[in-house]
Amino acid sequence: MRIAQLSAESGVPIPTIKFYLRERLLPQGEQTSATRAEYGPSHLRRLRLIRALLEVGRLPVATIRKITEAVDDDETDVHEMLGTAHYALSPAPEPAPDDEDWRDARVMVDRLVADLGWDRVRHDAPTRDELAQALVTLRRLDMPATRDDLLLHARVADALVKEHDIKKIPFDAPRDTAVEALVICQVLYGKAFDALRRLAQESESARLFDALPAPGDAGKGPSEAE
Amino acid sequence: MRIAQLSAESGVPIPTIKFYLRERLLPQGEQTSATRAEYGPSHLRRLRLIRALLEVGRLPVATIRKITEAVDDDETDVHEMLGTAHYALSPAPEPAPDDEDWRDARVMVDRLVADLGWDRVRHDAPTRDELAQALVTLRRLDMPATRDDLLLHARVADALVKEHDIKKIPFDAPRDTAVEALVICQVLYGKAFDALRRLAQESESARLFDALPAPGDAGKGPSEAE
DNA sequence: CTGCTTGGATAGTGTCGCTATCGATCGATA
DNA sequence: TATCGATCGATAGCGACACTATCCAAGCAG
Repeated sequence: MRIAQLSAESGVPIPTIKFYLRERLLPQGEQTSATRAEYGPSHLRRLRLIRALLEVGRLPVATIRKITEAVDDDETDVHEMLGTAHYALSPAPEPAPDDEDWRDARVMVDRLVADLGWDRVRHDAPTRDELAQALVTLRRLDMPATRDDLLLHARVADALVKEHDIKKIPFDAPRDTAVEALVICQVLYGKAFDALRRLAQESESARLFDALPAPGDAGKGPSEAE
Repeated sequence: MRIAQLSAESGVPIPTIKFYLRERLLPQGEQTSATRAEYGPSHLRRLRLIRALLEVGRLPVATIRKITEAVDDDETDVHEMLGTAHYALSPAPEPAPDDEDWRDARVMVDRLVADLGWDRVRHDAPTRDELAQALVTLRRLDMPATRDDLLLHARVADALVKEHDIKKIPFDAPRDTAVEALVICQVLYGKAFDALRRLAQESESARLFDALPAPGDAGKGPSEAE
């Protein structure tokens, strides 16, 4: 397959494909001459993955490169590759650990991780800081997350991973298949869950709001005549 | 409070605060003279909200403006304001409904929403399209979401909203308090959940991977037997 | 031979979230 | 009163990022 066909089948413009090649998101095709290269189905597949992570996942190109580099490098063993993928998915918040609120939040996170038995999570995983950042922010907004709030969310996340993600990830498959599935689970199901939560919240909040005793009664009441 | 103090207490540089004022994210302070304006605690609060949505939520300024405009406009009733907030939180995927996969996905989404009894969700809610986009993308990556996958996620989202979000949102509070709580629940707990899911996945996938037949045997992969 | 495509390289574009600078105006202080 | 510095408002610039446009030499196909 030549670049024109790759572009046609993926819907990605040729200049953009060239850009991905330059950025090493997409491996080079097999050169058949100085001005020809042949691309295969794996390129098409990779291209679709890139677009999914960019458009749906909104991941920066640099993040995608970290993942694809680990996948394309045969030196990296599968275990390490999965770790790289996990860490690349953390948006890496700017480090500001010199703050008391921050350290408190980290302690809370570490305790939670330990209590849930997530003992394979490295202590320096950036994801911990990411969660801590969310907790600090909630505090500053006067809506601190209680331990129960956190536990509820954590148990739900744990259940979702065990009942869904783990079943979708083929650990015994070729390296690229496994890591792709992992990333897809994280990013696409993450987005899907986000959307579902918004839908549920829209439905519930509308229902609850309608059930309120009419506020003020001065004419602005909810849902009288609309 | 003058702008310098607002800056000091929030940690946001003065030029950035001016930028937010220009962009109407932050309401003007009370002008006391041509070159003086007085800011109150509500400004500090708003500023913290803006930073939370920008830094943690990664929301674009335009989205935040939609929300703050609805909050600051007294003409908007609370019901409408909550709706505005919900819809603003959808990243608004580019419209491409002229595709068969797309329509199939929308049908699947609509059926799901109906089956779960989320009957207050408007039929033209952008969130539906957002979810549909994720489904289309999963299909194209050869990992189509089954109806059971979707149901699992949806029920979990529903539970989380009913057991958590709804309890955190004070529907009878002043307009700004209510919408802030709603947005914070969506965005910050959304991020927190994301992080928790990654933590759970890291722990689980490491555990499962270790449990595989030793990969050392013959070169590159666990899983000799196939 | 001709015309089109390709690969490779370089430079430009549009968007976004700030950031820098300027001039006029005022308030507080010397 | 004179002066210094903070503030407002406006305009322009910056840096990152994801492309996009253009050019050129080298092929290959009719």
